[in-house]
Amino acid sequence: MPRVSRRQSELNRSSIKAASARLFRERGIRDVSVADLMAEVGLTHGGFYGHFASKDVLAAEACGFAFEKSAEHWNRLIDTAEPNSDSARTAVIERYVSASSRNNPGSSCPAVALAADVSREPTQAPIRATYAAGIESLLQILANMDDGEDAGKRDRALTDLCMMVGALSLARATAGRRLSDEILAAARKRLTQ
Amino acid sequence: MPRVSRRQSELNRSSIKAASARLFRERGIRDVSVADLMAEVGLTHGGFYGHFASKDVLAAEACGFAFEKSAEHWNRLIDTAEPNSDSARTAVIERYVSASSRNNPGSSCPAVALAADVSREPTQAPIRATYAAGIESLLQILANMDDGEDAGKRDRALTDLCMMVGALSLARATAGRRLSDEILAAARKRLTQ
DNA sequence: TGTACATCAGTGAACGCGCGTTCACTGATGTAC
DNA sequence: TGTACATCAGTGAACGCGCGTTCACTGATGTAC
Repeated sequence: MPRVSRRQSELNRSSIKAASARLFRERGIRDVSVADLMAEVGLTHGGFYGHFASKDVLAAEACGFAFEKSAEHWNRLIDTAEPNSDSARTAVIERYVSASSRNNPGSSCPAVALAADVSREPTQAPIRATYAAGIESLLQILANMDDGEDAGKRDRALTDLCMMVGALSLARATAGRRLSDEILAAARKRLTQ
Repeated sequence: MPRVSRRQSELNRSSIKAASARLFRERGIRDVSVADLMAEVGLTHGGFYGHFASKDVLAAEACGFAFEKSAEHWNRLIDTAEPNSDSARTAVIERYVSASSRNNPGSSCPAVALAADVSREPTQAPIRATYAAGIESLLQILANMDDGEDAGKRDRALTDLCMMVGALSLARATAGRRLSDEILAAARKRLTQ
């Protein structure tokens, strides 16, 4: 039943983006076809190009969307935490470096889930700029939760994020083994000690 | 010119494995075809199945091979370093968390380059066991370089590896920007301070 | 408010292409005498 | 050491399949009167 309303068409575009943000994180960009994506939102593949110029263009938009949602999620945790920076930081880290995050890549941090895909894109690919901007937004949030002196805030945010990303990345690749939980526990302890 | 000598055939098998260990790290397993691999060593695609039962089987072997080479590389750095654990550890970290490692995924740590590919394999896939064993071998080397008390060695090895892997992973995804170098510098400083 | 018609969101067949894997074949290697 | 032949490493066409993208078409939506 072609020709839906303009409003519905906008909703469809949003649904495609949201579905791709989830599926790309779960399976990797290359392993999700345009047909898969469209089927996910109840449409057929041909209509895709009415919404996006190409799969690459969608990938960049989906990456940005995933980082936005991640930042919103962090900010929600921070708002809910006890009103001091340290417990907010702990809340974010314990949520990030967890079995739940490991087991649900589709709704967790794109910095981890898309790192390899983005690394293999050419330097000028739009998704690279979106990814880097997303990393900066997370670093900003981390730096804002830091009670230490200004001089070291940037470096602490950088190294915290490295530890968080490394832990989640390794925990996923070793999932199903004791080692995976060990990695998460050690990183969590080190980050919040 | 078919039917090469038995010795040559063994050399060909080794070459295929070595080429795939490099190409899989550079481009990802799915983005290197069997034909690509065989062409890389000067053969045609049909002969592949005389050496390996499937591409998946090769991927697992190549993963193991890459971890072996990585561990050998670490041990060589350790042997060359000043005869104390701390400078050996610094040598390994400075080599690992470097622009050179970032720019040469094909010859650097498979823990980073293959993490996403392995994460997306089913739990029973052979490459998962190989990957986990490779991680353990690197953790062992890190723990052996630790001068602290035994109790914390395992945890320090785990968190060091998380930081190293996270830094290299993020540096690759942000390559070409100032942020990428900033990530490497901050992680290197934190790990060796 | 009701009618006539232009617009255009979505459909599904088709495009050229590359994939992993199989298989009949070739001819140099390896072996039995 | 020399000959006859069996073996089997590598070749390249072919398999069925799925990919990203295009495009003629459909029919409900949106609009002009």
